[in-house]
Amino acid sequence: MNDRSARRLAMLQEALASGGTLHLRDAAELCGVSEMTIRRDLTTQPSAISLLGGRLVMANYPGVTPVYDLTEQQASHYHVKHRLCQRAAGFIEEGDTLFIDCGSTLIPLLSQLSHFRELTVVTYALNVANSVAGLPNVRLVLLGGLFYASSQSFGSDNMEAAIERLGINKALISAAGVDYERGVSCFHFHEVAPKQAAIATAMQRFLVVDASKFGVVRPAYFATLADFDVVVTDDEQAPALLVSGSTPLPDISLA
Amino acid sequence: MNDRSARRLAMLQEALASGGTLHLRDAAELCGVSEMTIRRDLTTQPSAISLLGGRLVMANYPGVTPVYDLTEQQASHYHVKHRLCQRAAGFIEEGDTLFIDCGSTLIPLLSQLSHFRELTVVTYALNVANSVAGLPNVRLVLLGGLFYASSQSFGSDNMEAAIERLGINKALISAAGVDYERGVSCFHFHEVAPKQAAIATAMQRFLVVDASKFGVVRPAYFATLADFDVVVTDDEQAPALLVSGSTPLPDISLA
DNA sequence: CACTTAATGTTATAATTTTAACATTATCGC
DNA sequence: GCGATAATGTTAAAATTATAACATTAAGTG
Repeated sequence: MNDRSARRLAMLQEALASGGTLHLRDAAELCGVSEMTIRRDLTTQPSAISLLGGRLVMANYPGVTPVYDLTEQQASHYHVKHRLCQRAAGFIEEGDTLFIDCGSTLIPLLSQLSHFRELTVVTYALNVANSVAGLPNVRLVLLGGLFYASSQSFGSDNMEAAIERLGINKALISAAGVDYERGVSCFHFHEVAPKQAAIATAMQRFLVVDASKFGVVRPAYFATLADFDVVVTDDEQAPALLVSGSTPLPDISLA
Repeated sequence: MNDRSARRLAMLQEALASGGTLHLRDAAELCGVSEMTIRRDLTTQPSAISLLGGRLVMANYPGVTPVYDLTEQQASHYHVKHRLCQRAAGFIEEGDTLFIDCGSTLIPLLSQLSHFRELTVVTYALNVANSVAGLPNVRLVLLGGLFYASSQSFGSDNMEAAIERLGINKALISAAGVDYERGVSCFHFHEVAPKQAAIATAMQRFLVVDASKFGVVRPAYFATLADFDVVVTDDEQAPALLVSGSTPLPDISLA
């Protein structure tokens, strides 16, 4: 509501931009006002900074996500994807070159990569890259291009070629929809090329999808179920339904 | 030190992966142990999670940076780079296609990009991409490749070609060393190609360096001072020293 | 310049978090 | 199964942070 208040906030935002935390005490001294004023600056108006136990922290990168409290329920919702990824991780071997698809499904997998001595991760997703960038045992290859915020991923016209150069061992693919007759689909068309290229070059292909994706159809088809070697899922009905087909169908790994 | 402890940490890391915070109380319930145990999990071993005023937060993306406390001094140290970037931002115009170099110098610039209606940012640095990925008015092009953690940037053998395709308007380049006789240098050799390509294709070239970089020589030379149109710096002696040469030299923009 | 209002500072109190010491329960090897 | 050790739980005291109410200072207006 105040000109000076806004300037103080900008000042603090600078200080925090590199990702540390600033004690309320120091923030007050830095701005030359009392702690109470900083407190009010932070509560009066919406800002990218939150106060957590006396320390100022930047509401999470990149700039938008506010620091909110997860409830126990919300947190436990990750268990499904976590279980899925635990199962998927069982297929990973020392020294593998993995293609990791975009989306939120495979994110839990990445925290399990630190147990290996040496791996290579190939991805076209920013969130995947971020989750892996800190691991010293993982060689990260990010396929760049134009950024699509909705899927946190990149797209470019030569991504197919780039992927085919890479000697990918195992492709871990996620999807927004899996239909037994029509095939596997996702939301965005720019995801089709990298997914297909990865499926084409990888030696083993894994489709990782939770139960909610079955019977769902999304705008962009990119594969049939027969393109995969293994489907990792928590849908107990999936195995029964899959048997019906006559073409060579993937194994089901139930998490 | 403990198998279960590690599993709990992984579990919590999952829950926090999307960027919220989790109250110690909820974390304890989620894991089915007491708050004290979670406390110990977090203090006994190094982890990406820190406890801030009773709430668990992910130590900042990407993965490595621990949540540390900035002192007042450290925080005010950002003012130098902030001033530099404020000056540099003055050269940016609506609709520009900017090449943003890797390193920490240009990061403060990115928070000033939200004032424009429409911009394109080209970069080969993960931290730059992260800072820009949330801005709805910025089109982001990330040049991918193999990730180099030390500089948070990517390198690949066809980066030159990729850059030259892009129609970059203004190149904002940072450096680790600037020597009046020997030229401009950085630490890592993989940075040379993208920097040179950007300098070659851009219509305007800006070198953004604080005073501490002058007179310093680093392993990899990538340009001479004459390659730049403008040098943005806070070194008051820079202008005087630059006049000495006879070749066409850049303007100095003093912040 | 007095008056009004907004902004900031101060203080005391309430709520919460942290720490430390000790009690209890599990785990492992023999 | 028993003893030793590690892991976890419980409790109370100490430290810190949050809140609210009121005092003070600064800014804006007729």
